[in-house]
Amino acid sequence: MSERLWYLKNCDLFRQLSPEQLTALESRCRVRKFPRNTPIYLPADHADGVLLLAEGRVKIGSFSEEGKQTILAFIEPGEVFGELSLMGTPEREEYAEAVEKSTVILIPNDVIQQLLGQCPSVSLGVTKLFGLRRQRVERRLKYLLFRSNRDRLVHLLIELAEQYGKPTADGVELRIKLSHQDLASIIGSTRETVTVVLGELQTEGRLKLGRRKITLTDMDQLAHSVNVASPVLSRAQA
Amino acid sequence: MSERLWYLKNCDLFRQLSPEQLTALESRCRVRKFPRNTPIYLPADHADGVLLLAEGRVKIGSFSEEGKQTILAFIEPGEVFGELSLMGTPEREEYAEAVEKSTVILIPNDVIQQLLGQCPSVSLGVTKLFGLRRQRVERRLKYLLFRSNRDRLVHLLIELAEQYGKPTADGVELRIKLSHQDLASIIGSTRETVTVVLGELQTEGRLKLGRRKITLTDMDQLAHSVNVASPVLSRAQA
DNA sequence: TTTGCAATGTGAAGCAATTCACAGACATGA
DNA sequence: TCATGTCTGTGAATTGCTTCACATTGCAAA
Repeated sequence: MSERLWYLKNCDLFRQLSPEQLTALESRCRVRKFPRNTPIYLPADHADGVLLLAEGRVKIGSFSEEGKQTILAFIEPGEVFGELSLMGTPEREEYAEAVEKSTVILIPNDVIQQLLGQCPSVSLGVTKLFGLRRQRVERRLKYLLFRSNRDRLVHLLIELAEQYGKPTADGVELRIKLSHQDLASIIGSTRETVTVVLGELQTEGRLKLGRRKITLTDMDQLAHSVNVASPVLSRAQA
Repeated sequence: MSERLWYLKNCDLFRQLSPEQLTALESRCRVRKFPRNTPIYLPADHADGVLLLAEGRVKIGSFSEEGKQTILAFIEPGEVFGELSLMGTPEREEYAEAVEKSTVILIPNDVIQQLLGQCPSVSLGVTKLFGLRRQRVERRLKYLLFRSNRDRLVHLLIELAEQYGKPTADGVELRIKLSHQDLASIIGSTRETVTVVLGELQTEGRLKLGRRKITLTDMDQLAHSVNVASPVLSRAQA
């Protein structure tokens, strides 16, 4: 079985497809590899299809005219991105960049469109995907509207802990390398403020800082301070 | 033909349905009327289905813990709302309120779910809907991240002009009654700042203020000041 | 190792926007 | 008609955050 096929099969969206459909799909896809820190697509690029991340990690972001940038999402293996091309928009509105060495499968527009028409399971899957991402953006919007810079940062740390947290002797270590600038770009703040707030949280004993590394030592207190139930670390990796 | 049927038929989502499907759908729906300024559903209400606005106007919003509120969207006749229940979330996350006397058609969860499975056109329509609303939220997020209070207000006015603007001798009159508080709730600001900025814009000769009424006298300049092409008023009503 | 560059830490100054407090205008129902 | 409540206008005080400027630290490539 081709590598490509395997990745397609392992994607939630296509799980329900028949072997024939899968092979047909596979034959129409292209695979590309991207080194670390290289762009996959840029704003105003031609939106030629939907992308499936096979390996690596991708970040989706957006620039303002003044050059400031925000990170909209991180994509993990098995997840789909660039899905706005399904809306019929001819151009991409954000950029995608490989954070790690990544391999990506491109599913051309006509192929996915056809699949959408034929397979209720795929179309249902896409609807769910859109809905989920929309919920996420809406939540983020609310945080931006209502909460202080500090609250937003704490909330982000908790979210990251849910997704990337690994329990250690000291506490929950975030297994994703993010600079203060990155954190700032996510919560819509500045590098300096993030540095300061993180410093405060450290002196308050809520976390420990390393270079591009954060360990949350008091999740309960952090979660409580932003009125969120302390998350149970569901899929903590070894 | 029943009133209900007529409204269903006139909704984009169901345009492609066969007469039988429509009748089947109609038999399972309920109609409710809401006076002005009454809630249709509230956060944490049981999400029993998707709603279709037949007549009137509805606003979708959200509260923070401290009681601040934001307006997420206005719904016009023929549009669907409360569609997050399609995601399987058992509870509503926002509130919906009738701004005008409104009549609403409730499509129960199981009915719409079944339809989604059977009709590709419906499922495609829902996907488009989700995608569209997500784009809108994302744009708003970017504005909130990157632009000043003033820019956001100007941008909002332009958007409102596109949707509700009516050309008059003085300029483009916004045919929707919004208080300064409402505007503030949309752009994520305070009533006072909105009052001030509107005042400034008036002395600059960009618009004229009335009680709950705004007339844009210099659309071009306004659009230019936020780097947006001046919109052509597509569907200006008499 | 050494060197260079990105990431982090810190303080001072400035500013946009919020908060608070109050006054007048208008509108609508009693 | 009056009266009450919502909507609008305005100023002073405060603040949370940004901006700018620079010092320091540590990783990674040469």
